[in-house]
Amino acid sequence: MPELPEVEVVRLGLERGVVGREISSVTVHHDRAVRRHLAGPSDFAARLRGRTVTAARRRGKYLWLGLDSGDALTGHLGMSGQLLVVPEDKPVETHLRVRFVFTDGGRELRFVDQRTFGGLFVEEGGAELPAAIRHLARDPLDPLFEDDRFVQRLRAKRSGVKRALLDQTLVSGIGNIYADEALWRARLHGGRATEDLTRAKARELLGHARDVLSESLAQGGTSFDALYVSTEGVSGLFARELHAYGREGEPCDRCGTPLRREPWMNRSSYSCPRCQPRPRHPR
DNA sequence: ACCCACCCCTGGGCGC
DNA sequence: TGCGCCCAGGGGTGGG
Repeated sequence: MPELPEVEVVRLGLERGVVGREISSVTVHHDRAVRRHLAGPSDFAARLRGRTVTAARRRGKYLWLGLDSGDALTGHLGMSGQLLVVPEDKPVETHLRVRFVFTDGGRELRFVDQRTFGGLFVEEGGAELPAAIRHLARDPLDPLFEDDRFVQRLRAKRSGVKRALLDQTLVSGIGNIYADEALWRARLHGGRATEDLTRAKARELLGHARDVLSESLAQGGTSFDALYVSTEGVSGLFARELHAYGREGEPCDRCGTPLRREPWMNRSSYSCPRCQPRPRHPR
């Protein structure tokens, strides 16, 4: 569920909560949480012990902490991951996966993840940009994101518009919620063919995606339940400002037509039947 | 090079 | 009350 705004809220919390601090010990409670670290959990912990966190960075939905060793502690929250900065005497969470203690004796960092789709790993020399996420495009809130290149690559695809928005190598940070919201704002059905969009329409869609991401970030992100929270355990407020996602049967905020839900790639898409007519041959 | 199906996982909600 | 099914879904991987 965490998409760009939710991950950025977590990054800001890490910047305030752990940058500049030295890690004294790391305990892995669930091996699956250290998934892409080939050398295993004990090596993972050893590479972090004694290291000072120098930066908290993000690209799309990936986060990483730069370390004074030049390595990067990289992670993805998956569906249900949380990075919490909490007092060390706080009772342990049911789904605690990894625990980071600091030499200053202050609040500790906990990776909590119910569904275990998330994971952490240490990449040697990855502090600037981990190689494992170099294939990701920049996200629409990145000052170096190239709008023209996005428009060009989108229109060169032979795919559906929603598929394209979720393609993290084209534009990163957008998931199912914000894709549906951007499409609603652009009055486009997600099954529209990418190559049929005009340059102007593609540019407009990108603008809506950027708007919805930054508006959500300003509200602390979208939370439907306790599964997405900031490092302080606080839920975001943007769910009440969604126009499409999760609103099947409710009236469209533009035209009043009841919104529909369509099965799509083993999940759901929400849209307005009137503002976002289905194309003859959906992609 | 690109596209897509498959698989990983848990718990809340709901029907019977 | 309890069981079993469905749903939430991002991304890596491998096949076409």
